[in-house]
Amino acid sequence: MSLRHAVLGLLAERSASGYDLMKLFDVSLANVWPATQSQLYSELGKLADTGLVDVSAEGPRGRKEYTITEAGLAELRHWLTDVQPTRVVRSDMLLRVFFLGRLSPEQARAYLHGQAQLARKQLEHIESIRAFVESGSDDLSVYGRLVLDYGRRLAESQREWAEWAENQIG
Amino acid sequence: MSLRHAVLGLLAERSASGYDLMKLFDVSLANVWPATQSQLYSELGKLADTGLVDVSAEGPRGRKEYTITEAGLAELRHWLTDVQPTRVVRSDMLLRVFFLGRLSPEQARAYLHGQAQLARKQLEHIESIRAFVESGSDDLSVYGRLVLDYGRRLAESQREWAEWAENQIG
DNA sequence: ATAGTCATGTAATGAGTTACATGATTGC
DNA sequence: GCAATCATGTAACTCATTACATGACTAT
Repeated sequence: MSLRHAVLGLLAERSASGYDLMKLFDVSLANVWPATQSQLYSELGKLADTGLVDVSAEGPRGRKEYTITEAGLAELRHWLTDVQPTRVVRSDMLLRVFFLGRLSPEQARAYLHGQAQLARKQLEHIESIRAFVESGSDDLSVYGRLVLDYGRRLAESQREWAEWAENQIG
Repeated sequence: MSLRHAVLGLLAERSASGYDLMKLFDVSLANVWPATQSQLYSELGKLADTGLVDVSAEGPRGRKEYTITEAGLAELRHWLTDVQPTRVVRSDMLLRVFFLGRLSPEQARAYLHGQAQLARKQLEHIESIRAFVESGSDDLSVYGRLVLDYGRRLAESQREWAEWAENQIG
């Protein structure tokens, strides 16, 4: 049920339409909590039904601007402070590792080599957007940079692991 | 569609019933690909329908032992070598970080402090099962240890990050 | 005019969770 | 006899993905 809170979190910064939120998602939350357009719209509908957001304005082309309500803010705060994060790590990359014994050692090494390379690419990418996001002093940017740094560290240790693991096979 | 391959991967080691697989899951794959009992049973049904596994024996209490077929092995190998892992990282722990600006600095620091502590607990836990899994020379154990080491590194960099991030707030 | 962007929605399907239901067999 | 474990399944629901459908406005 985290999409709901992702939406509330963004609307807490500023009011927005579904369309606006979609674009915001793509440049911020998408890396930690992907969502599709249809999910967003239906979630907004549900949030409005339960009174956590209001339609605060209607614009051209049927545009609806949503604003978070007091109840919505309370729910967001509750989620932030009282609800324990549930770390469900689902990784088909690691799942494959369990079964590398089905392949030849060369193939297994190739797989891990590929993962190391992917991690390097990921690192490059993160470094490249880093400069881009260096400015921005609003909350979302400030804390977004913490998240970005998590990503950097993750990619780095993934690279190290894959390189190490490749050498473990033989 | 990875649950399917998780099941195929386990059945490639040895034939087993749904019940057996469930227990195997809990001690091996559960950390990278959790699954519930009902998911497992229905997946086994679908796999049997599509001929990727066979019911090779029936035992007491309606027990059905499943065995992977040639087609199943081919599908597993195909998935291992030709299908790119899709890294969908969904983390409500990181999602919360984006919105820490909604809280007081003290609360935000407390959140990150809690995450650091959790990572330490996780590390301890991993170290404790490490000794336990040190033996075992079958493929699943050998490669399972690679996965375990990934978990160790992950927990470690998570701890470092959380400690760092805590100090970034102020 | 027409291409591009703004803007919202529905339908179908698959994946995952929780809870319930049922009963056989084994070991003490 | 009884508790524990073995063993399979169904139902209801939520969450997520993909594809489709529709149309208004804006800038050139």
